[in-house]
Amino acid sequence: MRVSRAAMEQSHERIVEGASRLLRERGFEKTSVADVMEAAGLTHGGFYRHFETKDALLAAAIRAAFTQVTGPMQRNVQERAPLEARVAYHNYYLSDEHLGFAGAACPVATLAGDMARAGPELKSSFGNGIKQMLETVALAHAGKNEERQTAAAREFAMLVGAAVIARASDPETAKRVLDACRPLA
Amino acid sequence: MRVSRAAMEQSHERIVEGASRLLRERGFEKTSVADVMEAAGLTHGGFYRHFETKDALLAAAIRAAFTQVTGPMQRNVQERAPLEARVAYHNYYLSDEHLGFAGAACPVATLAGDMARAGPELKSSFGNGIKQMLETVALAHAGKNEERQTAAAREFAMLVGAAVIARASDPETAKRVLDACRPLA
DNA sequence: TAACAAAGATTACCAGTACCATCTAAATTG
DNA sequence: CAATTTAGATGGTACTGGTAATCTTTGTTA
Repeated sequence: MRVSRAAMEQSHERIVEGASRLLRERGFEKTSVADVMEAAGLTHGGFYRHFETKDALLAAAIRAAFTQVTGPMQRNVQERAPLEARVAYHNYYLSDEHLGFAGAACPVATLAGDMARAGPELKSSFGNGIKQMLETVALAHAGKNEERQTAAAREFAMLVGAAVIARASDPETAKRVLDACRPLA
Repeated sequence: MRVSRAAMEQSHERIVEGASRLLRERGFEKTSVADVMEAAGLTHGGFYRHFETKDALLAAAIRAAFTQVTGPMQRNVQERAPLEARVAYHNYYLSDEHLGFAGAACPVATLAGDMARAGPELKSSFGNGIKQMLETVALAHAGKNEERQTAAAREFAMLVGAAVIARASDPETAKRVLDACRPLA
């Protein structure tokens, strides 16, 4: 049953969108093509009209996840003073709101572990996202270019580490680490 | 073919040891019972004489991984002045030697992502390991108790984040982040 | 409007995996 | 040393997941 070009593009978008959410919620191996298609309201058989392979979908899903996250960050930086913007994303990154909804969270905090074991296509897709992320974070830091980038990398690393540890621990340990990381350096 | 009690205990140890290595190399879902048993020089059928379920093995493997890593850290702290010890594990954590051999690396850097999606048995096992880790790191920090723990948590978070990001990125980005995180705070 | 193209459904295939029943040979134990 | 126990091997079951062939229906286009 063929659908209109517009409907097809909407399907495509729903597939990528759903994949990007499920991927962050369930991780790499637990996200099946069938689940993604069902989430998009389709059956798994039609999948290969949209993507050559599962990895191709995941690469697209990762790109979508990064732009979904860096978009608001860039707006944040444009609308506020640098220090305020920095405080805002710093606190957001460690918040329950961010960590509680893995499906909408930063892909670095939710997927980086899986990426270490992924193939080159996904790794390159993810590497670009990380670069984009580091640049965005650096926008909220002051000083000379190199200093800004170094400070941004250190801060982002701490945020990612705290998020990763918090999501992997019992609530008390999670709170301890998150509280410790909340003050700016 | 029954084996002696001693041989059986050696088998058990080889199974846990191999699981703890494979787990860190391949991650959660890609570590099959059959692979673990083959690595131990056994066939997959015999597995259930040693463990009730795959999760029980993984919990044991996680405990083994944590003690394998915290052991040397504690010795390190006893043999050197606190600041030296801190510099030593800090640099080691970000080194190629550490990051290149996932099978022997810190389980937080290699497995935390998977743990966020794991069942309660594994999560509790992992949570204990993280506590143990944080306490060990705090040994190399100075000041009042609370300050030491806070500083240790921040430092460890940054190390974990840097390691996770490095393992998920292309070499240049990895180097950038690792270099940025190398100086002590 | 007729011919065509193609999105999505249906069904199937094959590989991998956790788990289990059963068999066996050797180690314990009385 | 006979009786019993059991670690490990063999083989099998049930299920899941990626991929592909084929069919159906409908949008597109000449």
